Amino acid sequence: MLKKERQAYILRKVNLHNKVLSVQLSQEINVSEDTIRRDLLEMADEGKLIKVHGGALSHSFSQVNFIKSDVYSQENKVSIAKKAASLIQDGMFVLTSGGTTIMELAKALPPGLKATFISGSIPAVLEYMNHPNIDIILIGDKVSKNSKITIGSQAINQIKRIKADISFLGINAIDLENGVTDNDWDVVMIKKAIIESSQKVICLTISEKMNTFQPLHVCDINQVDMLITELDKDDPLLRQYAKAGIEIL
Amino acid sequence: MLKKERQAYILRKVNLHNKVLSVQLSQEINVSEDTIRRDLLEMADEGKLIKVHGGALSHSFSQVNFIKSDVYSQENKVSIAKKAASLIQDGMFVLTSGGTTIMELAKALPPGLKATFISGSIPAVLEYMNHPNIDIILIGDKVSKNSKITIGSQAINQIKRIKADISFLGINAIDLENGVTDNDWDVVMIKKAIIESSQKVICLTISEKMNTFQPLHVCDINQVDMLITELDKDDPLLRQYAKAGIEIL
DNA sequence: CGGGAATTTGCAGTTTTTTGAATGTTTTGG
DNA sequence: CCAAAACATTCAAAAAACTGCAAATTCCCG
Repeated sequence: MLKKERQAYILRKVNLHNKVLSVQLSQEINVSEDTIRRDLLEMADEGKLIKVHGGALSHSFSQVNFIKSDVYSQENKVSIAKKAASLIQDGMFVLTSGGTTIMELAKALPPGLKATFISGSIPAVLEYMNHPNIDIILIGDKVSKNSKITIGSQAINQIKRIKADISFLGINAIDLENGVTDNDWDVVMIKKAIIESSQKVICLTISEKMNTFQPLHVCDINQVDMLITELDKDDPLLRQYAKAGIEIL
Repeated sequence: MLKKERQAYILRKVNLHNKVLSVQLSQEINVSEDTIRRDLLEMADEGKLIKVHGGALSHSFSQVNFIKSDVYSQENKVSIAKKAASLIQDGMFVLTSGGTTIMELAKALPPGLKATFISGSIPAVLEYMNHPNIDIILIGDKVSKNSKITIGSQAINQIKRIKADISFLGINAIDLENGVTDNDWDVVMIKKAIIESSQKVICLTISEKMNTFQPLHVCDINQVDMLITELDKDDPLLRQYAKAGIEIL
């Protein structure tokens, strides 16, 4: 494996998972830990990641203090949120999952919008409450402290009783072969229910997460009606998704 | 978990919740208290938070929150919350309403407590999420922006399906003649359901609200099992309530 | 194509960092 | 004033980082 190739691999992994461990990488790529360490140091010098004892972290992971580094991913999510918000019209019933991208959407809603939002995400609901003209339906059940959404069969049943006009999913991984994938069983179940219960499924993700996959299957690519990323509509990365029949925004 | 990762986690939590406890963090992240303490000291040196005995506070807390309005009533509510928290034992199912007094209760819960809390109050649930050993069931339905709890028939049905060991109601008015009264129809419905679904009903209120009444009837005085105020157990104000068969704490 | 320079990589020994535990001291709240 | 909780201090083991060096690889230029 070439050095550049290895570094590209590391960088992708850092951006995707927000952290990498030196030991783990050295086993994965089959090089010595020293080599990994030197790679990480080099890339840290180039500003591509943040070196820490034991591995490295992505910029977005790092702190609010380093506003500069955080803005990148944040800005992307804001631009995604703006596009997504433009799809919502007065009177609509909108189902949303949780996650940081959805939070940006919640913040980006135009103040005049009169719609009904349905969600099991506690932070998202808090955000929706700030909007004067929005009605909120909260999906109840056991609260997952990890993802801060409600999970479980009750929640799924409640979602299934709804027929929403549109749903927004913040997704963790998507590729053409595996479709939308994730890594938390309970969250996957909720997302499946959301997809079933809405007429139009919109997936939101930053482009870094495209063409990656995780262990659990959420839905096939053909169940996704629209994909919103921070990229321009005719970015080459998106072309193959458009060909697969997904609308791009 | 990497050190920096851990510190980032702590910092997020401090900024979100304005305070962290060392014990709680060490249980949550599964490291020794010494490690947490060293982290907090380090971050305090960097000016990211304020170290205090037992944990740490956010900067915004020390500045903004201290100047905040009524420390008097706050103190009373804290003392009420402490009494209330002492009633909760491991393994219990606890139903709670919303309101500021309940929020204090949520903050006052001992970190080691292992119980299941059921509530439709969004701020309360947020608070419960900070406790590592507490399971949370969120009651879903329409969200009332006013009271920040879920209201409606769905919520009531969900509550009715529960048989809780104990319930805590933050109440707005109580007197001997009218019992517990309130002024929001939807909230009253929820409180009625809570009372029906729990074996023991505990009412929390600051003494100012005693011997006052509001238009809507929540429950009669004989349905209240215990009354907790900031007053001493044998305060004359409480005597007549004790005579009416209510336990006083 | 060839040989020397530059780069990359792994290794061994040493140093630093991190963490948990042990000990004694201070703070806290009743 | 007392007991429990939190703290500071010190020590030791383990993990990771650094250092220097030599072998392997790649690159470059004639």
